Amino acid sequence: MRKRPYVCGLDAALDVIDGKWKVLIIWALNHQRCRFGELRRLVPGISEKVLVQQLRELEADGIVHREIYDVVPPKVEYSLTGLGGELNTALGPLGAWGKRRMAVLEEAGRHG
Amino acid sequence: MRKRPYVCGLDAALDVIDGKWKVLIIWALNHQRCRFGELRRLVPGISEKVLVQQLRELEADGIVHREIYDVVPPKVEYSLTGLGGELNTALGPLGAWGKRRMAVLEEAGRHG
DNA sequence: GTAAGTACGCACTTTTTTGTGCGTACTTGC
DNA sequence: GCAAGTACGCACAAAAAAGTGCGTACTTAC
Repeated sequence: MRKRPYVCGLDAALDVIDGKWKVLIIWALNHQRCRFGELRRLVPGISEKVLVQQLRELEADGIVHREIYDVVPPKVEYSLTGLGGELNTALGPLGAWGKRRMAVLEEAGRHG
Repeated sequence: MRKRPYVCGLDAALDVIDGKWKVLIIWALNHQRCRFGELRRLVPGISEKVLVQQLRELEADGIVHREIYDVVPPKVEYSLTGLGGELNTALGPLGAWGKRRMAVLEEAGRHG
């Protein structure tokens, strides 16, 4: 979407992940579909502007589904698509690697 | 190193990956240990400043090993550490996911 | 009637990241 | 003697990303 053509699959994957908060958003949506306001509370520290922005990008990339209910006050629900779920799964090993690294860092921190 | 504390393992992993060229560097080093100049040629488009910078960060994070030979002209060789190799492996599923996405995009491009 | 919540949009600033162009001290090849 | 290669360092510029503050049109709660 932003930097095509990609040189490899990893490149293509990292492009949709790119953004300070995207993995947190994906992670939150993997647990539950939710509304804009809920999501903002689930991702503490994010600004509304950036949340909208990153949701739009994730939607354009087919990771997130946006459902609008024509009611007042407005209601919109976000959820992961199938592709989004697969992405989340593909991130698993990376998360496990990072967890081991965190443990190592913590050990080093205790002795340093 | 840069944004600790991490909220989860994925956060910790993405932090060491963070940088426009880091995965390309890791990928190149996974195939062969190489010198600075070689690496620059293997990663076309990167500036020398940024290559040095990202190598230093990867070294500080324990992903890359830097070996200096005290000869003239200077010779330095970069290679992946064990941790770096594991990281590369952990990136596998993500790369596979991205590859599928690329195929889908290409299909869509042909019809759009 | 006033504040708060709904899901954003828009203009602007700040921060972060990346790129550009130059210099080093030395050797080899022409 | 002059260019090119070695592996960088440094000052600065450009670009990209994120954050800030304010406004919308409407409703419910107090």
